[in-house]
This record gives sequence, structure tokens and C-alpha cells, in this order.
Amino acid sequence: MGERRGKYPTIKDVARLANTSTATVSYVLSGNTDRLISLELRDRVLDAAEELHYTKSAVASSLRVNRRGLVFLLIPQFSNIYFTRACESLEDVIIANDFLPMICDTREDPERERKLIENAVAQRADGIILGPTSSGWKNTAILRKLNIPYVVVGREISPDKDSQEDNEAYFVGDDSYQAGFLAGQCFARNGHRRIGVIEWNGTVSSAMDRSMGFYEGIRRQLRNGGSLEVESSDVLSTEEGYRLTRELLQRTRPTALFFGYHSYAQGGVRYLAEMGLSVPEDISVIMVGTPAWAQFSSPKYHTIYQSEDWVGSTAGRILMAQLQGEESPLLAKKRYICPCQLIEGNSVKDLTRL
Amino acid sequence: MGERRGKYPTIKDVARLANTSTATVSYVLSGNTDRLISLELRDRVLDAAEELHYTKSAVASSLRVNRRGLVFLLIPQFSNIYFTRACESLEDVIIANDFLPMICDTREDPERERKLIENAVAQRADGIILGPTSSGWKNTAILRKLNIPYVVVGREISPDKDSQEDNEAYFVGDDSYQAGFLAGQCFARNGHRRIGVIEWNGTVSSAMDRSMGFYEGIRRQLRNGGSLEVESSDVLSTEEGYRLTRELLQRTRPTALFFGYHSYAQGGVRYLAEMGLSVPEDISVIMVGTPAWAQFSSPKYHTIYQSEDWVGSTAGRILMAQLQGEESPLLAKKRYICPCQLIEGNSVKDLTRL
DNA sequence: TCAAGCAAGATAAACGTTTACATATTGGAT
DNA sequence: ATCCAATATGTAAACGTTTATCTTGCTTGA
Repeated sequence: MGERRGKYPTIKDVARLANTSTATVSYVLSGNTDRLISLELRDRVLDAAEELHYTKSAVASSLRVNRRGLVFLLIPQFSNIYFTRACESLEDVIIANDFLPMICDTREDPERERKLIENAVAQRADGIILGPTSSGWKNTAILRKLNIPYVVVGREISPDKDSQEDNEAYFVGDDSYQAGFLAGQCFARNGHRRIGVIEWNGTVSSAMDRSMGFYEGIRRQLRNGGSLEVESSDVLSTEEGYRLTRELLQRTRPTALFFGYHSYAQGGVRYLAEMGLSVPEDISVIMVGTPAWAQFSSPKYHTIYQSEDWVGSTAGRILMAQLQGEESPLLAKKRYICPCQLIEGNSVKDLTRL
Repeated sequence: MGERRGKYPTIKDVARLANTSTATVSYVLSGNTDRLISLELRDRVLDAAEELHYTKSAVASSLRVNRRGLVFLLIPQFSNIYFTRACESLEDVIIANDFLPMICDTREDPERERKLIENAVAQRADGIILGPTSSGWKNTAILRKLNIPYVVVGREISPDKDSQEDNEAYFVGDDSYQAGFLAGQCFARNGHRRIGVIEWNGTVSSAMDRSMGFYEGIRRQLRNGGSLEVESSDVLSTEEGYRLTRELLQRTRPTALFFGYHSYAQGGVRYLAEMGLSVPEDISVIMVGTPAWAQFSSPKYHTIYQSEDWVGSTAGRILMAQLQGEESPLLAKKRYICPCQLIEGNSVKDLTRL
């Protein structure tokens, strides 16, 4: 019962109750050993603090010493396993280094991203991990200006042509080009030549690289005839995946479908089911990303696996190295790219044996 | 280049550059209209602030006025769609009310939960939303003690028998009993009498209520003969779902399986697939929770749908009502329970027509 | 002419910590 | 007796804001 509002007990209250000075209380409560304190007094202080349910105000404390103990993790969506998985290993290293990870989602919205970054600096975050939107470079300008440590994950950001900045950001991610390439190659190996591609035309690096890689992986195969039908959208979501797949299949009927993002695949696969098309008999499927549903379903899908934990822990370690301010070999390199891996399921039909 | 460490420009720097006092700068920058300021000076201040890339320190600011603008969202896991979905609508109402939502995950770990709650109060969070672990009641004691507004979602927490506290927490969640009941009833309607149950024996309310409901839903049916085999675990995870299902099926061979949690179902379904058991021909399945994979797979699974968005937005609105400190009809009630809904797929075989 | 009122701005106290510095009390050693 | 070192504690300044209070120079009405 009773009011909230300035109700927290302060160090002063503790001092009064323990009949001593605030300095002493501070020394006792922060375990600072620079000063000798009699056991008797120490106990009195601890008892008083306990009795009042005293909790140190991190805000007053970090105003004084220049350390917030906060790291912000800004990710584009919770429904994107790539980022939530990376988050988990990130949290582990951040916590292990005695920082508190705070997660916010930008919803793939540049404006929201801008506000969240601004918030992070207003909160005086010690560092920031960013899974960027398409405006990632612009929105991080303030971090570069104020020299706040940050690491970009998953999607690369880079200076606009007109910008004169060249202060490249730390980046940890997967080899998106290779991801596409592996998929294209797999279709090629299995003799597919009429292929549908569902891709995201977000202006982030990963999207474009995936397409490039895919085309390169399948190019040879198509030289002797074949077709590539593409359907794409600005929006990355399950629903949009459904719609794109429908559009594409109403136009043409390929033997194989490549989904550049598993969220698209999720919607697309639903459309296939509703149409009574079975995988891989009627149509083959590969997707980038390895969501649970794709592994535990029948058919089990071919997926391109990206090492989210590696990405997370590496990004975390780089940020920590920056914060510790030591010379770390980790900091010598700016771009960390992890190779992908084709995980075979049974969603690709072998056409070469017909 | 250059050092981090006290590098942020302060209001004092701005004042110096604009050749005025800190008071004026503060008034201008916070848009406080209590004071008249000449246009000329106002512009000088704004220019100076811009030039220095000044950002107000939320930590200094909220030390002074007693308002943090922070709401912590503590959820047990990112892989649990129930909570991530609730999070999204929570964020919306929190942001709409001009607070900044910070998300942390407790990993279903009571100790971690305790620390995170402590952190939240150390950060002087204005309010807390908690998807509790089994120690939820104990860990929130400090919030009650210090009178910090909080709302519990998804799983109910309640005083230990030995505790003398009776200050019931605000709770928003689904009717877990009904969730179980609907599932039991559905099996009963379809004539199943040899049934396997995979349940979580976490000591949170939802777990126990689900089982109770399920038994009640199926009870009648079993009166004329039948069997119920239960397999349960302390740990809630996909892997454990796999293991429990294996244990159960090695012991007995029911016609239907009830998964109390979709994470268990995910692992269980994989085991079924590996054993070559097909759903619903060989075995019927219902699960609580409606993950994407269960909807987009074939077969489409019977699921018990819980209204995560309703839970999220309601919990958010209750917390905001507390923070606004007004009399809100919302605050009159302590427990908000949303009914569940059986979403039919084709994972339950009708045995009555044989 | 002058007090009163007002516009436009400055000064300084306060928020809850941390910590440099000052003080007071001991017990030896000289 | 005197001085010093060691121990144990207190005082107060500082961190970056906000805001109550004070100052100054003008206007203006009687």
C-alpha cells in the first residue's frame, strides 16, 4: 500500500539507521577494500541496509563513476530465429563480462531503429550490438560521432556513396553469397532447370548477396536451357512469403523453389500445402535458415545453416574487447564472416535419374 | 579515433558554446515552456547542441526528476512463442505510453530471474512485466516490499503456504485448465481411450492446471475402460520433449498423445517421424500452444490457441494504469483470464466410426 | 516621478552515489 | 613526554540534470 514516488531508501537512510556516515556505507556496500572498517560497524551497516531493503541506485551510481554496465542488443524481429538465437549466445558473453544485456526490437523499421539507438546513447549504454535495418549506416552515425563501441551482426551496413565517412564498422555475419551459392549448386546437381526464386529486396547486404550467390550457383546449369522466375518484396514476413509464392506459381510452374529467407519459406510452404502440392514429388524446396519447423516436419527440408551461436559469441567478444580497452587480436580485423552449410533433408528431388 | 571515457558533451558545454547558462539550455532542450526565452538565444542554444552532438543523459536526468521511463520485460525464453508474441503487443502499448521497453530472458532459471529483477530495481525501472519461473513469487518479494508496479503474465504465481504475504499480484494469462480440458474433450469425442500425456512438472500454475483440465476432459471416457500414461520432466525444452515421448512410446502404445507444451510437442513429433509413425493414422496428437510449424506442416496439428496478443496488451494496459496512478477500472480486478480455443487441424483420428 | 509589473536571464540547490581529503584515536618507539 | 604510523571514521565535492529563487533592465499606469 502507499505511494510510489521517491520511495526508495537511500544510502543516507542507511547511514542514519546505522549511525554512521554515507561514506562508510558506500564502502561497505560496494565491497571496496580500500578502506578498513571495523567488523562491528560493517555489521551494523549491513543490518541497516537489509532492514530498509536498500538497493543501490544504478542511475546515481553510474552518474558518478563513468560506467553504466549496460549493453543494448537491437534486433529487427523476435520472430526471426537468426537473431534470437544469436541473442542467446550474445547474452551469455555479455553477462559473463558483468554487463547487463538489454534487448529491444526494431521491427525492421528504420525510424524505430533510429529512436532506439538514440535511446541507447541517452541511457549511456557502454556498447551496442545491432542487427541493422536498411538504414543501419545512417542511424549509426551518432555512434561513430560519439565514439561509442558497437558491433553489427547478420547484415552488413556500409557508407552511402555520398557519405565521406569511412570508419568501417565491426561486422559479424554469415557468408550470404555462399548461402545462395550452395542452394543454387544443390538444385543444379539435382538437375533442376526451371526454378522459382522468392527473395527479399531489402537493401541490406545479406539479401543481395544471397541472390547473387544463387545465380552463380545455378548459372552453368541454365546455359543449356532453363528458366529463372523471381518474385520479390520489400517486406520480410510470413504472410508476404505466402503471397509471393502464390504469385509466382500462378504465373509459372517451376520444378524447384529457392527461398532466400526462412520466413518467406514458412508462408510459401503453407501455400504449397493448401494447393495440394507435395514436396519434393511435385516441387523441390531449399531455404536459407534452419527454423525448427523445417527440421521436424515431414518432409524434412533442405536448409542452409547459418551459425547463429558463432555469430553471437564472436560479436559479443569483439564488443567486450572494445570495452575492456585492451589490445585484442580480435580487434585487428573488421569483418568476420562465417561459412554456411547445406543441411540435407528430403525436400529436393533428384531429376538426373529420370 | 580517440578515447571513450567521459566523452559525452554536457549541458555545460552547450551553455558555454552558446554563451549562456545551463538553466537556459535545459529549458530550451527540454521544451519546457514555463520560461520565456528570446528566439535569438533559443537558436543559439539549439545550434550549439547540434554542433556538439549533444544528447541528454537519461541517467542524470532521471536522477533529478523521479522518472526513469523504463519498463522491464522479463520472459523465460525467446524460443517460447507464447512470450515473444505477448512481448510484441506489450511493447506496443508501452511505447505508446512513452516508456522504453527493455527485454531480458530468464532462461527459466530462478536464480537468473532473481538477479534480473534485482537489476530492474537497481535501474529504478518504473514497472516490470514478468513471465515468471517457478520461484516467481519469492523473487518478486522485493517488488512488493518496495511497492514497485508489476504484472505477471502467462503463469500464475502465488504465496508459499508459509508466507504471510497476501498482496496478490496482477495476473494476465490464459485459462490453462480449460486448455487441458478442451484437449481431453476432443480426444474423448473422437473415441480415444488409450492416451499418452507429456507434461511439464514445473511448479508454475499453468502446468498443473493443464493436467487437471485434461484429466477432467477425458475422465468420463475412461470410465468404461481405458488407460492414461504420463511422462513428465522438470525441464521444458524441445530435447526433453523428444526424450519423454520416446520413453513413453517404448513403454506403451497409446492411440493419442497430449502435449501440454508445444516445445515438448516439437521434440515429440520429431521422434514420431523418426519412428515412422504417421499422424493421425498411427497416433493422434494435440498440443497446447500454436507455433508456426504446427500450422504450416502436414498434417496440420490440432492446437489449443492462447491469445498472446490479448495477454500482452492487457498486461501492458494494467501496468500503465498503475504508473499513471489514476483510478482505472482495470485495476479493480487482479486476475485476468482469457479463454482458449481449440484450433482443429487433422492430427486427430476419429475412432468412433470404426 | 516612481512603484509595480514583467520579460529575459543567471545562480545555486538538489537528486544518490563515489572518493579524495581531513580528522581522531590508538599503541609503540624514541 | 613526544612523535609517528596505523587504524577507523567523517566531510564534502563531483557526476549532469532540473527548477526554485534571485537579478536586472524595461515598460507602464497613476
